[in-house]
Amino acid sequence: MSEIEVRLPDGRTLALPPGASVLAAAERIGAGLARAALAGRVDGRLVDLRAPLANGSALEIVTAKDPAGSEVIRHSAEHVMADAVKRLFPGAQIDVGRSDHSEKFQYDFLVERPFTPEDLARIEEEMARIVAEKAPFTREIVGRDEARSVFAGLGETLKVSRLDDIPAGEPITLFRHGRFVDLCRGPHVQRTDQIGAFKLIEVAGAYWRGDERNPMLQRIYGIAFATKKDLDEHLERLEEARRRDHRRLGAELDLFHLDPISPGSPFYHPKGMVLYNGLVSYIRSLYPKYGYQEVMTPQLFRSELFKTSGHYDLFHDDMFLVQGDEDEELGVKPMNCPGHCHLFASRKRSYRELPLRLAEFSRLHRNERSGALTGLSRVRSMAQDDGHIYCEPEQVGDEVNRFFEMMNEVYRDLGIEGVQISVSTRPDDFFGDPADWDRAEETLVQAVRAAGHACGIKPKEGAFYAPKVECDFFDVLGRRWTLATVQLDMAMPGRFGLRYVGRDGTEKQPAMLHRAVLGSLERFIAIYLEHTAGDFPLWLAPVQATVLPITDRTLGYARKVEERLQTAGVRAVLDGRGEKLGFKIREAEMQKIPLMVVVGDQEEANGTVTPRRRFGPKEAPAAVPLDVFVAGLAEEIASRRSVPRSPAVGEQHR
RNA sequence: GCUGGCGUAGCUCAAUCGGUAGAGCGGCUGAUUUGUAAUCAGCAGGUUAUGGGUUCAAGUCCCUUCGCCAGCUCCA
Repeated sequence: MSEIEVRLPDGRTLALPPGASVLAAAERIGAGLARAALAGRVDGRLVDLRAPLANGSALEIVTAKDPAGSEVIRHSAEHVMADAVKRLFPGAQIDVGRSDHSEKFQYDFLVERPFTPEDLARIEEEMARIVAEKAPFTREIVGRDEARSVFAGLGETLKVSRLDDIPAGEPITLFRHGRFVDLCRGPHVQRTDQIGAFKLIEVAGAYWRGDERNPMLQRIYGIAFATKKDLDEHLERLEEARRRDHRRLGAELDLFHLDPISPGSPFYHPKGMVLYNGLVSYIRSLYPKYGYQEVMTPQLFRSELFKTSGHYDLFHDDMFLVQGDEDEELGVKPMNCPGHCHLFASRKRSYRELPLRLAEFSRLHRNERSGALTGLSRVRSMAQDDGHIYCEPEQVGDEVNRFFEMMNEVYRDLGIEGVQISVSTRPDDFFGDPADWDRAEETLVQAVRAAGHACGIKPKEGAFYAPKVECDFFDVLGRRWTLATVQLDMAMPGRFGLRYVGRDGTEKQPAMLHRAVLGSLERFIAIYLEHTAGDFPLWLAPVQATVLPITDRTLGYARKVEERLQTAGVRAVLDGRGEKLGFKIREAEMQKIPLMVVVGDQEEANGTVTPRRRFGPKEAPAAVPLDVFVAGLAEEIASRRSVPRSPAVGEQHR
C-alpha cells in the first residue's frame, strides 16, 4: 500500500503516506490549521495529534473552538502543573491527574508537608515559565518493562503501581515535555504555549486511590482555557455561583439559617416556612390525582425494624440511636420505607388494593459525618416528598410511567427543564439475588424508554436494596443535580415477608417502588434557590405582593388594598414606612417580591392601583381598577402560570 | 471522620512591628410626606467563636475544643 486515505468533514478525502499522524494531515490541509490543532477526532474518537492514522478513517481536526479542544488544554495544563511541582518540590511523587477533563484539571502528589496557598502561587508562576518555554509535547509507545524502569528510575513508586492498572495488551504511552514525563493516554497539545490561560483554584487532601484507609495525598485543582477571555468568563461564573449561594440567599431573603447549636439542622424562618409548606402542600395537592394516600408513621422505632430492613447493618453509625426501656434500643428514623413496609404488613392485603401508594412528609434524621454537612444541601434533619408503591410485579412499568407523568407536571410548574434520565445499577454491596437485579435493571431501562426518554447508565450507583432511576437536571449555571428518583426494591418485600392475596387465591410477594419527585425538601430548596436566584414562581413566592403607599395620606387606602389582596388569598404585605417610593421599590426588588402595588392620591381617587412587576416592562406601568387587579392576580396564582424566568448572569443587579 | 483554610458588631470588612477595637450597610429614635432601585440627623450595638498558654502588654504568637468553607470519603 503506497498511500492511505482519510475522509474530512467536508466530504473530501486526503491522501497521506502510510503511518502519517493527525498533525501531518493537518499540515497537509493548511499551515494555519496545523498551528491551531490541539487534537484529532478519528471516527468520532478523540486522539492525539501524534497518533498514526489508519486508512479509510474519518478525520476531524480539533482546535480551541471545539469543546473537546478545551479538554485537551486542561489535560495538558495538568502535566505542566505536575512538572512545576516537580521542579519546585523535587521530593514530591506524582500520582495521577483526572480522567475526565470536562471542567477542572487536578493532580495528586505525595509530599512531605501539605501545600500552602503560597506554594500554589509559586507553582502557578513556575507553570507560567513552562508555558513560556513553548516546550513541545512528544508521544512514545513503550513496553511495560521500559515504562517501569523509567518511573522506577525517577523514584515514582506511585506511578509504577499505577502501571499495573493498565490491562495486558493495551499499549502504554508516555508523554514528555521538557524534562517531565508521564504515563498518559493523551491527547495533548503540540506545545505548552497553547495553554492560553490558567489558574490554580484550590488545594485539598484526597485519599490515595479514593480509599479512606489509604494515606492522604495532596490534590491541586486548576482551570485552564485557550484564552484569557474564556478564563475570565469562567471566573465570572464562579462569582455568580457565590452570589447565588443558597446560604447567602437564605439569609438575605430571611428564609432560614443554620446555627452551631444544632449542626446540620435548619431553622426555618416564617418566609422559609411559607416556601417549605408551599412545596409540601403543592405535592400533597397532586396526590389524589396520582393515587397516593398520605400516612404518618412513628419517628422512633425499635432498632429491630432497621435490622429487618438491613439499614442497621449498613448505616448503624449514621443513625441517631437512643435508649428506650431497659435494654431496648430505639432509632430515630432515617427514612420512611421500613415504617411503610411495617404498615403494609399490618394486615392481610388483597390484589384489589394494589397498587397501594403510600406517601409521607415526616422529618427524617441522619447522623451525617460532620465533614459532609453543607448548608441545606446536606443536613442531619430533613424531609422528603417520600412515597412507596406496593404493586403486582407486572404493574411496575405502568407505575414508573405514572411517576414520570407526575414528575413532568411538577417540573413544568416549577420551571425545571431539560431533565436527563439514567438507571443506576447494582453496587458492590447489595442485598438480594444478582439475577433479580439484572431483571430489575432491565425493567427500569425499558420503562424509561417506554416513557420516551433516552436512558443513561450510572454503573454501581444503585442503593443496596434497589437499582435507581435518577432524573438529573442542569441549572442555569450548567451544574448537574439529581432530583427525582424511582427505585425498584430487590430486598425489603422479602425481608419484611410482605404478601398479598392474588386473583388466584394464592399469596404472592408484591413489588415495591421507592420514589420522590423533589427528593429531600432541604436539598431541593437549596438547588432551587440557586437555580432561580430567589426569584420563585409567583405561586410559590413567600411574599407575592407588597403594597407601597406614596404618602401617609393614602395609608388608609393602602390598608384596604392589602386586605383585599389577602382576602383573595394573595400573600400581600404593606410597606407603610415614611420612606420615598424609590426606597421602598428598591427594597422590594432586593427582596425579589414579584409584584409591587403602588397607591397614591390618583389611585385612591379612582379606585385603582398601579402594579409594578419585577422583570416587567421598563416604561411606567398603567393604573388598573382594584377589582380587576385582584381578580387577575388571584387567577394568575391559582393557574401557576408564572414560572420563574431565570435572570441572566449579573442581571439581578442591573 | 480525614486534609487544608477560616472564625472581629446582625451582615460585609478594617485594625502597621504584639501597644489596649473601627467603618459602611442593617437596627433604634427623631425630622422629612416623598410617583417607580437608596432623604437627612442622632443613638445603641463587641468577653475579637471557645478554653488555656507565652508576654509588661494578645484580635494579632502557641496549644485545645467547637463551628464554618473547599476538597476527599460517605450519601439508605
